[in-house]
Amino acid sequence: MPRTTIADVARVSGFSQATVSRVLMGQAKHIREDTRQRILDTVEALGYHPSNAARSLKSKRSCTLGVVGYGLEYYGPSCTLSGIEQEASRTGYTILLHLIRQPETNDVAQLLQEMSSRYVDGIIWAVPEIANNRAWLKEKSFKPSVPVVFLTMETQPDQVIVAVDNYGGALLVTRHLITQGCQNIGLITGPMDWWEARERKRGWRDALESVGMSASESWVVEGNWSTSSGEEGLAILLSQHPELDGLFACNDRMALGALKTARERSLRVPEDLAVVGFDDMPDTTYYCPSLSTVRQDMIELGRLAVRELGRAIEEHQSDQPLAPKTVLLQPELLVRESSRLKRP
Amino acid sequence: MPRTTIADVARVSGFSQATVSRVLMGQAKHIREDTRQRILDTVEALGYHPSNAARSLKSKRSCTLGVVGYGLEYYGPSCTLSGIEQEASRTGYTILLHLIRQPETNDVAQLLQEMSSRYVDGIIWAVPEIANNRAWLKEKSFKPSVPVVFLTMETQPDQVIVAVDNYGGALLVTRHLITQGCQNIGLITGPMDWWEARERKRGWRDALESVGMSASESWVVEGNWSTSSGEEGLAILLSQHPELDGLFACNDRMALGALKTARERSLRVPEDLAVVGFDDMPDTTYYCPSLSTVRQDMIELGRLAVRELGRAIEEHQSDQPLAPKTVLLQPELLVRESSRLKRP
DNA sequence: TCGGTTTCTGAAATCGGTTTCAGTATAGCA
DNA sequence: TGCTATACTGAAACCGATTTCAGAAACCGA
Repeated sequence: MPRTTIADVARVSGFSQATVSRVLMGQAKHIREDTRQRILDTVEALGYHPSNAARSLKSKRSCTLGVVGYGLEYYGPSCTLSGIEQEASRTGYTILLHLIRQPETNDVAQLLQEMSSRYVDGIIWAVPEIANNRAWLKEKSFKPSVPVVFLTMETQPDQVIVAVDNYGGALLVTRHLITQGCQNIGLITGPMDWWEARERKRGWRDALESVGMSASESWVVEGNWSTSSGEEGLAILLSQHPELDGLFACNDRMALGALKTARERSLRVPEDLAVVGFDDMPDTTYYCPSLSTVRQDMIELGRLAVRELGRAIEEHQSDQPLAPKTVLLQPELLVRESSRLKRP
Repeated sequence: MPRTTIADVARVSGFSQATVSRVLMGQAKHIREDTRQRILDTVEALGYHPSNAARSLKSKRSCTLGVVGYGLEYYGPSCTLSGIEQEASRTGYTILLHLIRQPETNDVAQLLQEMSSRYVDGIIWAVPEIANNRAWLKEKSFKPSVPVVFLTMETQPDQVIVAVDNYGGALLVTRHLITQGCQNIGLITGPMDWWEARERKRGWRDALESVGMSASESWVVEGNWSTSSGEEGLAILLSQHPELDGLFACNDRMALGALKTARERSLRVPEDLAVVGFDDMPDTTYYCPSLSTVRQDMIELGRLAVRELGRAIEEHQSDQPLAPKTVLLQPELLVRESSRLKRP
């Protein structure tokens, strides 16, 4: 059974395809009201809905956003995607999803091609910036035909970027630990080839140095975001600095690992060692003790990205050049048992 | 700058559009090898890649799968989506993603319409079965034009369904608790309008009754999957049955909440109370104590769904009727500290 | 050499919309 | 009443592919 087409609507309603199309396109300048009604009624009666393929073929628009994602098994990226979809569907876009398994895809060209062959109106690049997996950005061959918004990447002079202020978050954490009276504050970072990890480390260092405290490398252990690396990280720090009394673990999972090490060594948290994480994963209030952390609104991050992309698409369609921009989302410190030493 | 079309390739290579198309479609029956090469070279040289819109317009296929998802902020659904995308892209499909905010959408018709207007080749319905949010399945108006695979739903005589064997998993848990010597085994369920929750409860009851133990309602508290409902759930159970010595919390989050209540009441886990969860969320080994649970391979679940859908699509395209089928994925019990009473 | 296959290729129709351009009806005005 | 401006509407071209149908070339046995 063939689908109902605009031609059917035209025939049944007694008007031409052109008129039907004009009614459906909304911006109907010269359509008499009763004509409009008759056509809408016919559309309703026939249960007609237009073919997107035909529509984008002619109009070169598809009301589709391409999303390139990574690490969906983790909490942050899932929330971001959820936010992206939310805002996209609110504004009439549908999501074409492509996940990559390794952050350093070299098939960027092919990916962009695939997306452009489907006439996506814009692309959101939601892959963390790791090592030089953005090398292709500098290549002259990188000229996507549609606007691209990057998530979570270092400011670039000619790109649209939306990210959480990791540096600011780390400042909050470290200053908080200082305020609580910690004298010797260690750091378990993420992998240093991650931009986010470097930002958080920078925040830790700057906060310490700005009050004249030491931020030397012997107080730093590089983890890999995993719980076990947090567990081992704290062990290493303690062996180097038994006097450690404050710890900033750069994500909640590593903080959870550190809590385990502390428990095994009978270190009281927060009395002997105050611990703060980063991310505000679900249920961190139920850890023992409940975990202080930094909340980043990843859903809002996704929404923001779509909003920026929408703006860029409109500009693109009116042939304006892409206006580069970096939007930083401010995170929020959540103080819980694991770092509360003073009464407020 | 207009995109390069098949006409360009034809002109440059000196052959006709038809020939170029045949070469690109692969199943080129009657093409001389040197012709094929010349055309492929031209394609390469021009950087041509076909327009999906035009292609699907004519062929009524899009190499796109529609995915309707829910609750992406949670671990299970994210993994499933990841698995779906993995298998889809491996087999040449792209994902059109649509998330819904409430499981009981009544816009099913509109959703299907939207998907069909984009010529998806098949649909994966990855929304949990809650209350009667499948009522539309029985309506005569539900006749999608493409195959649909449902995730996580009760067996239906005329649908393709892929799900985890929740009943079997619950059997594993409860038998394990019995084997460990627990005499009084309580249950914190998920919301009873969830199919998965009912299945897990059924497993608990059957396991107990099959060995002649009591499975009355006074040993059951209905939670809502949240950590706090697990926390309160255990408190209620203990007030009714201080002799409680075994607990099956129907997901890991509620188990985590229960661990907190146990801690606050100085109940030793597992000595005084053995606890088992369900889901195998990340880092449950780091809870105190580490949590016994049931692992369900949600990534594989997603992959399976795509494979089944692929099969259904092929059958659909050769005009065969949809062969109903239910695939159950077997979960696996993971015994950790929270329920280990005997030495193995 | 000739008729009949078989192999290869191209012209043109088609998919289902949007948009241009031109034509007709109506209104407005002198 | 006549003439122009404006409001509607329709015929047809177009988007970029696939596919049918038929024609040309090459090959074959008689």
